Amino acid sequence: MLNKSALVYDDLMQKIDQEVYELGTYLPSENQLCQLYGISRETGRKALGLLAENGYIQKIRGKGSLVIEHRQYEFPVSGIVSYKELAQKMHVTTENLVYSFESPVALPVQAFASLGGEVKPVPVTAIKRVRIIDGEPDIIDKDYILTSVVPDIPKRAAADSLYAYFEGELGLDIAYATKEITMEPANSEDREQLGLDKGAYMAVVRSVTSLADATAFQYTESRHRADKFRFRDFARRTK
Amino acid sequence: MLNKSALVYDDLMQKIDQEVYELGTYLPSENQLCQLYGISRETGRKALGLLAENGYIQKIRGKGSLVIEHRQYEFPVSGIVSYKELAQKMHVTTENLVYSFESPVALPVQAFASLGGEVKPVPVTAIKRVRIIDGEPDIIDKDYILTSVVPDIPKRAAADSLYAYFEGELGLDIAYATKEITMEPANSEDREQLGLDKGAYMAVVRSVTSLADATAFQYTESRHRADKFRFRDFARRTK
DNA sequence: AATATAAACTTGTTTAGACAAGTTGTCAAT
DNA sequence: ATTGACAACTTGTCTAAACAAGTTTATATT
Repeated sequence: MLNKSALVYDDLMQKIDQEVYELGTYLPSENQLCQLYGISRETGRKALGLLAENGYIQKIRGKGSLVIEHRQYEFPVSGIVSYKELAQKMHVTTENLVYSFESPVALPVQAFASLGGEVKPVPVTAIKRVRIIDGEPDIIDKDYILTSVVPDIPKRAAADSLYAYFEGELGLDIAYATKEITMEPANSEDREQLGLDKGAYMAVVRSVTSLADATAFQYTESRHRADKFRFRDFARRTK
Repeated sequence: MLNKSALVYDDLMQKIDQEVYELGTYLPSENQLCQLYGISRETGRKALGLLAENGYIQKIRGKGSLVIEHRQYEFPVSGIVSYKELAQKMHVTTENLVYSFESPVALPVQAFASLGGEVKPVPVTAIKRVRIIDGEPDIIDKDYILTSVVPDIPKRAAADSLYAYFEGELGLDIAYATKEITMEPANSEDREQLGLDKGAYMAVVRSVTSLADATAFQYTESRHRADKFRFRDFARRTK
């Protein structure tokens, strides 16, 4: 059972997606939302604030909440969304080929190093996967998960969805991630796994994922074929 | 004069940056903030919510607001930040070379086309600039600004900062932007302006910027040398 | 007809209070 | 020494109310 503002957010978001509220029109006013959902104004405003933040609406003082053009669901970088979740929303067929699985193994992972100290080897589960999208291998994912947080990862979880295992089965509360995108020449592993020529480029997304108690527990290096990579973002100007 | 919650946000943010509140420690509790700033709890919570959203803190129920590692200021993609603003925060020397300026000119810009209709030529100001960072030309920016919104752009504004001109002098209220990052081979214009070899790759950021009344008025194509490009992002998991 | 005014809407900000729920330390009973 | 209950903290959610400020419409005045 979610809270009221989240329920209102979901409902409005769905109705925008289904064009019950069409692009270029206004949502019901805040007072109308109070009556429609039986909530207080601040609760409705919390839902509207989330919609604005995520690019569904633009609030205009004195007028209302205007439905604006919204980015379609895009590929695997925007926000924290698991592969499986994305594939479902995008209606593409994806396969997941685990070609390396080591557990436990001690590796010096920069992301898990304490501040200022040197990078010591820590026990992790190391997983390497190739993502096959519509029959074509496009992405290599290398995951390093702290053994101290997740002692054991069944191989079926790696082949299916790590996030579903962490959240659904272990009850971990995944809160946030920092990501960095760079462009780098393909290495021999890239070329081998994805069948690329020499001189090919890769979009590399490195990310550190943390739980609600702020412990960083997962480091991921996601290497995308440059010609297939696309990242979309919605940003608001802060003053 | 900003509102109270924004003032509290700014103050806390600065104190985190200056390590008055250190990484790994907790901010004053919400009730303490009420007393410290003479505000109500909800006002303080609004400031804390913004800090959490922007990756400064992690709120932990029952414990407090933990200061977490925050991305340093990064390259010109995250959020809507003007070049000049970024250069100042990053302490790098930047130059701005305007090598093409056409106004007004009728161009068919996809971003300004009405929904579903064909792409008709519209009057815009077209500006092409090379960004020179620490003495090296790294980025080409191509801007197309709707003449119907901004009738006239002085050349000094293009050489200095378009944002400063739009916001400071014209009083435009810039609200949000959608961005798309792709990787593409360098074209002849890229190679010529930036002095690149054949086979070089570019990170291309295409963005559409809109005002507070939701009118899209600026389309920008920003082409970065691949080896200099870096994009950092902070994302929260939504449930 | 044109203009100014006022009323009725809209969103933006802030307050004070209540209750729920997670965390921590104290203190008493075992 | 261990356990259990409780109190005192923390954040999370929600409400009702007030006032400010921008937009629109209707009305009265000129």
